[in-house]
This record gives sequence, C-alpha cells and structure tokens, in this order.
Amino acid sequence: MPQDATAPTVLERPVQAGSTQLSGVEIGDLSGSLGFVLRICQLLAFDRFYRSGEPLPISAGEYSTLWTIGMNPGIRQGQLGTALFIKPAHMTKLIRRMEDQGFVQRVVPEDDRRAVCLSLTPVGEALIQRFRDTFFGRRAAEAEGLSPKELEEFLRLLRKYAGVTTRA
Amino acid sequence: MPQDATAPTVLERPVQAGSTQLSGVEIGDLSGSLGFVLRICQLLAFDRFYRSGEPLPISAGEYSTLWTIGMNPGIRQGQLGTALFIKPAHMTKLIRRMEDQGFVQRVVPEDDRRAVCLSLTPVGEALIQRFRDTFFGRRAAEAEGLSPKELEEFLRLLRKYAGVTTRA
DNA sequence: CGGATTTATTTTCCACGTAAACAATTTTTA
DNA sequence: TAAAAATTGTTTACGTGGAAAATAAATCCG
Repeated sequence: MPQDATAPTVLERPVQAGSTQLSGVEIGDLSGSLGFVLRICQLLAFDRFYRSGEPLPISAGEYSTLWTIGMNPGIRQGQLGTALFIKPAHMTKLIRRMEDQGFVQRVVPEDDRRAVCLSLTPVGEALIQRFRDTFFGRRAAEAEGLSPKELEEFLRLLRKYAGVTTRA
Repeated sequence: MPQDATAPTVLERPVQAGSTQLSGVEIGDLSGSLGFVLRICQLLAFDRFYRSGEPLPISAGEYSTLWTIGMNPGIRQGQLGTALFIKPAHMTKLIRRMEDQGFVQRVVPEDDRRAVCLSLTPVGEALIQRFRDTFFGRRAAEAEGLSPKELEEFLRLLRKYAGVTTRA
C-alpha cells in the first residue's frame, strides 16, 4: 500500500463554507460523494420501510423479485438477474428458496437446456397480490423529510440515474 | 404465510400508461418504490466507481470511515457508527482491521473506560490525502446520465433525505 | 463435422455485516 | 450506598451476497 511520508500529520480540511454534518458528525466533502450518500439513503429507506406498517412475510428483495417475475412470466433467470442487479450465484439460491416455498416454478426450455425460465405459481401470484398494498403503500413513511414535489423529482432523478425507461 | 386461494392465477398488471422497464425487463410499479430504486442506484454508483479511475488500495467504505475520523479527531466509535450507519459489531472489526494496518489509533479515555476514541495516525492521514482525488474525483463517471444541473439537484435531494445538514 | 469457444446456471468457499449474547464500566435509583 | 439499569464496545454464530471454479449445453470455426 503506497504511503506518502511527506504528507502533513494533520488533515487539512477542505475549503468550504461552514460545516456539513450527519448525525452531528462532520463529514465535509463526503456529502458530495454520490456513492456514499446513496448508501446512507438506501439504508435509511430500508430502515423506514421495516419500521412502518404491517410486516411482510418475505423480504423486500424477495417481494421485488416475485413482482418482477409476475410482470414477465417466463423470464430467463439471467435476464432477471441483470435487471435486478443480482448475480447468478445468488439468484440461483434465491429462486431455489422461493421454488421450495412454492412461489415460483422453473422450466427448462426445449430450445435451450442451459437456461431456466421462471413464472409465478398460483400461490406466488396470491402472495404478491395479498401484500401489494403492504409493499407499495408506504410512500408517506418512506419519504419522510421531502415534500410531495421533492419526492416526485427525487424519484424521477433516481429512475433516470438507474436507467429506468418509460414509454407509452 | 397467509395465502389467498381466491386470487386470480394471472397477475393483473397495474393500470398505468405504457410500460416501465429496467434492462428491457418490465418492472411496473416497482419503479415507484423508493427503496428498490435507491438500491439499484447504489449498486450502479458502486459499479461505476470501481470501473473508473485508479484503484483504491482500500475499500470505499474504509476510505469513508478514515475520512470521517480525519474530520473528527478523537471521535467516539459509537458516534462514528451512528453517523455512517455502521453497526457496533461491524465497526469493531473494521476499526481493528484499520488499526492493524496502522491507519487508526484507539484511545480509551480516562473519563469513560467503556468508550473508544479514534484518530488517524500519520500513516492514515497520508493515505487519505494520497487518494483524495482518486476517491472524490470521479464525479463525471459517477453521474453518467444526468446533466450537471440534475446532478446538483439529485445530490441536494439525497442529502436532504439522508439528513445531511449544512450550516455557515 | 469435431474441437474450441461461449453461454447459462450451479456449486463451493469466503467476506461482509448484523443479531444476540456477553463483558466492563458508568449512571441511575431506591 | 449498594443494587439495578443503562451504556459502550466485543465476541460468536449466522445469513446474505458474490468471486471463482465447475458443469452442461449451445454456437462458432477451421
């Protein structure tokens, strides 16, 4: 690990007006690091999601995965992983677990026996319908601290950054 | 796990104009779930960060932690964890590892021998100075897909949501 | 047409991060 | 003033998620 022995022993704080804090702790330029702030926001959203409303019987990640399979019956496992940013190794285990729970069925297509095509079972469909409002209905709690207009813009920028496309 | 046997076996897609997709996969209302979109953005930012520029000799998380200690010499370990959303169990191991690497020193204050106060060593200071531009200088790559104005607004909303406070 | 290469998923091992329990110390309470 | 409660960080066990290697199948190329 390269070390610069000539560096001063006291950290020179970056030149900026006043202070920038998180939970009373000075973070300076870290507040301008997109990765850092996104991580804090994601952890906060996760925390708020679980602290409000009726509990889900499965994790939010599992719900999202089932939801996406429901929206795309027959979707290939690799394609699902690409869309949801879940690596193949984990997706394999996630799908196996949800298959064991009876929510998902796997079909190996005749035209490509390497692949796995996924669909929801009736039980899986029922589950995501049953908990739809539980999952989607926490906007007020999730968006604490932002006005409705700000939340709208926030989601628009998040979607744009994420590469979510919408078309009529 | 509650199941509604009367639910239809085909997922009724939500009523919305057109389609909403991610990587060519239909996600529908998932694009309105703050936690979900934040997770996607965080993974994307992380991916872009590592794919661009000179590699860091430590992880981004370790750099952020060292940076924050540098901005707050003598900070209590618990307070650091609260600010960075890192649980005590993990912070203990993280700090131990960075102490072993020579970047951090731990001092148990006389007035509260339960606590641990953290500061950077000269080696730690040198490290975060040495890689400052490597860590902070990837705005262009990180913010791919957003205009400068949008990035500014994006960061403003992220900071607001995260509870970052700024004062003169 | 057979071997090489690529693709898709699975398996194994491991790191990260945390829940829960624990230990030491401080503060509170009766 | 001593016991109870709370605080601070540590340790242990475990779940999540992924890197790397393996396996099976499809495609490509000479």
